[in-house]
Amino acid sequence: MKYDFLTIERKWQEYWDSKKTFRVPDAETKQKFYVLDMFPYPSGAGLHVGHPEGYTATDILCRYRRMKGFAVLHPMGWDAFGLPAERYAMQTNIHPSVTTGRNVDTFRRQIKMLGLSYDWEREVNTTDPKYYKWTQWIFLKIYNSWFDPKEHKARPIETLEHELAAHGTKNLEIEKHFTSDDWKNKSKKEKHDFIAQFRLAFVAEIPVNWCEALGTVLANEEVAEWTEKGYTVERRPMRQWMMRITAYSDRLLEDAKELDWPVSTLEQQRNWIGRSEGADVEFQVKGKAEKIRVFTTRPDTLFGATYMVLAPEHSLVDAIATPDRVQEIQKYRKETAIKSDLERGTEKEKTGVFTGGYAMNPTTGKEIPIWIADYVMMGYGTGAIMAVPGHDDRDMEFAKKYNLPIIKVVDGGSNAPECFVEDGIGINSSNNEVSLNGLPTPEAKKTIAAWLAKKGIGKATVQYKLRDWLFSRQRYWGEPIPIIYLEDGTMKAMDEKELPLELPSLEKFQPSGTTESPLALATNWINVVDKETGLKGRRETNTMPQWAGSCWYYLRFIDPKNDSAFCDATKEKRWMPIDLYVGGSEHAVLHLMYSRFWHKVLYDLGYVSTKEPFVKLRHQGIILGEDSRKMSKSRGNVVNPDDVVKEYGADSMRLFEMFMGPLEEMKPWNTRGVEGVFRFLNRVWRLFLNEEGTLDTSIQDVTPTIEYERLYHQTVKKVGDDIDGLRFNTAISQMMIFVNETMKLEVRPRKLLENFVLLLSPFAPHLAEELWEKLGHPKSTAYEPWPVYDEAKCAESRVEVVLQINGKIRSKVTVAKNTSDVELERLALDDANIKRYTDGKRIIKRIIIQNKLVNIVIAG
RNA sequence: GCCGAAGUGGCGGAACUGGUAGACGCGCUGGACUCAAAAUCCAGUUUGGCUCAAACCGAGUGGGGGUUCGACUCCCCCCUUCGGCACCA
Repeated sequence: MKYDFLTIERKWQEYWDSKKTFRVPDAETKQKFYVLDMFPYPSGAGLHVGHPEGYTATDILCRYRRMKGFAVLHPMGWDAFGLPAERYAMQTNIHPSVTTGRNVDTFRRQIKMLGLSYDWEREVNTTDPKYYKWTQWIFLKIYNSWFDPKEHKARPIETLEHELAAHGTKNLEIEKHFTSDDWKNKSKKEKHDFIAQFRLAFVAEIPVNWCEALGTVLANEEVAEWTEKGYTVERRPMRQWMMRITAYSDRLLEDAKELDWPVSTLEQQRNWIGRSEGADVEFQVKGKAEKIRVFTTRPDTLFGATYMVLAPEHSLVDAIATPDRVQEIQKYRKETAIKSDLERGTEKEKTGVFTGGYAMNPTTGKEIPIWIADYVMMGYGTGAIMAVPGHDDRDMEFAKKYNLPIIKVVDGGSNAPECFVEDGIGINSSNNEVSLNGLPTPEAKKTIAAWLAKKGIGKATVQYKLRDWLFSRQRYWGEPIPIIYLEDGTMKAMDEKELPLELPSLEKFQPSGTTESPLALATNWINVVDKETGLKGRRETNTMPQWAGSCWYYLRFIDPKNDSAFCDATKEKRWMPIDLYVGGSEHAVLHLMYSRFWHKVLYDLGYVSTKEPFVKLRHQGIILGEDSRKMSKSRGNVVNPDDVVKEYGADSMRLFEMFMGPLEEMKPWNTRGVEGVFRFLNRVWRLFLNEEGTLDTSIQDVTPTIEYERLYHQTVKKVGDDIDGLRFNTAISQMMIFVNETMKLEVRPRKLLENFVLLLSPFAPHLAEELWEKLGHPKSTAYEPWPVYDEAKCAESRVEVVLQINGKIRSKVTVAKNTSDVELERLALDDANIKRYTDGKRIIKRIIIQNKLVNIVIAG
């Protein structure tokens, strides 16, 4: 009988489904193991061959761990909010929930077709109001929290109110302080506005990336993706929701050290956070009250600051500019405003305009000109710099172009380049109060920082590149933000009990025509009256970005049907943290940073028990087309999993994707390779079953030979170890070796072959279940104990020992294992080939490694 | 430019803590079975020399140098590919 994979696979998928084989109860005494796949966005195109790679890998591990006696949590769901469904709705007026539902059905069918062992009772969908109720709930928790710098964690906003009522702003790091009495005398609106600036979710007027064609703003990190697709993105100031992820900069950095993640991903996150140590310094503007604050990583070069540069958008520009310069400044500002950050970056030559104003270098008291230039960014540091052209490449370039003075204040030795940016020895840096001359850079930094602090014009600080997270989108198809703007100018968060705030259904899915989302057109939904105060209010029309739902879905899987909490605390403790998280490296900084941030807020507020959600992370590599190029429709090299499964079966598909090479590597698809593993599965089939489809007579209860038993134990060991190490390719080769050897036998020991079926079952579960049944076992392989190997029986009894002359192999001998050094040496020296080299030569040295080699070093 | 990862047969890839490079699979070559083909099975397959063959000898893990009895593995320099960042003061 032929290996009829279509029938077999359908049969076992139905079996697993109807018996709920992979359902995992929460209360169990077994050790827990939580393995998570990044859940997909269910696009209209269906699954591509890239998806099953990671899913198969985790599936093999999960099936293996179940057999090893673990309680395995392995869920799947849908990250289903997103722009494509909304754009489709604009064209067709079909509600996004309809298309989303269709796409989810396709994805679910395709995933089930691969025999992946998910617990389908835990399926979640981010667009389900029962799910996004809790996304909104977490939003409110974040909104109703502030970051307490003393405790270095998020705390409920009431604690800030209590603090202000008790101590005023005494313990807060802000510019303008007030007392507790001042606080009590403030109006509702004043209090509201003051508190608002401390919330972890807040509204700010900031320059954003507005995309007219999409009708929405984009996060900085999303811009590249859309400009690559040909969309135009411009900078414009807008009121937007932000999340204060910057408060967590150093904790995100610090806690990353404990994570078992790919180094490149950790590195990317580190760069993204971009911590740099330096100092803030204040420069007095000549003849004005204004002071300019700058951040510098090289405060030791302060004596060499010969001019200053403000970002064109800097708020002090108008105050500093002299009347004769105003026109030119306006022109320059206009020019830079239309440039995107990207264009500003690719500009070859630096440009700038003198403001007419001067500042004092605090160390020398000298007047230095203040310029504006777009090589200084408003978004980093203070948006202003002190320019030290002697020791900064950019400042040097600018100074040369505009003939600004250059002073050397760090000695870099005789070979130092014209612009020396490294650490060196301070020179030309002294005044009546402080001298950096002769000091190595690190000491000079400390000395000047102390001086700045004493003078009250600066202090050592730390800056981060990380910016706050732009959290709102002008879209319909996202979670509504549960905030109401009241007519008294205050904002009111909805009560938790009122959640979910569901999306209204729209007649037409059209852009609002303004910068608001299409929700602005749902007048009935938008206008509300506050029950508490009777004030009229208007709902927030922005929705959350797609990242919101995926920030916490791993928690919902733990308790997906809970109506009274996002996740039961006991269950959370049972399953968290995630033991293995597998997904694409394209999420290295976005999803993986945002969800760590949310997790830490939830941790601070006491809702989760671990600091980090994902202890171990791995990325699956990209699967390229057969031509070794990226798969794309236009290249016509896309491989569809449906076709592969139809032709070779899901087991072959799974096996091939794992056999291609290391999980994390990028590798090309190869249809011949699928045929190769398909042949292997056919061999396995024929190993067990004859033409009639009954058990082959060669399988008998016999004692295996020592050699065959050894191979068996080696195979059990290697397959298990390799699954744990996610080295599926080598596990498969070992099984192939085992099968090749077994094929040679005329009589095949039944017990060992039965166990082999179990070894194969995580990889090719359908085939394994079928064979297991034919072998007379009524129960599924899913919870059969994993075969145990005997270490002693893995060891070879005879080993080949290499005989070398000066490190080159000249002969080999096969000896009993653990043959003594003395005996090995004797064998080597007696060996005919070795003798040819040693005859008449002086032996200088003998190196003997037991069970490995003898190396004889001879003179000449 | 900076940061990170990686370079092994015709191809995908193996190789434990420095100890037999090329496991396993694909492809290819030859053979068996067949009227024939497919499927299957057997043998061979890094490369060069000598050879009917074996034995033997030489070269070989991107390139160059080094450490070592011995290097795909460790160190230095360079090249290439991929990924990320991009005036971050």
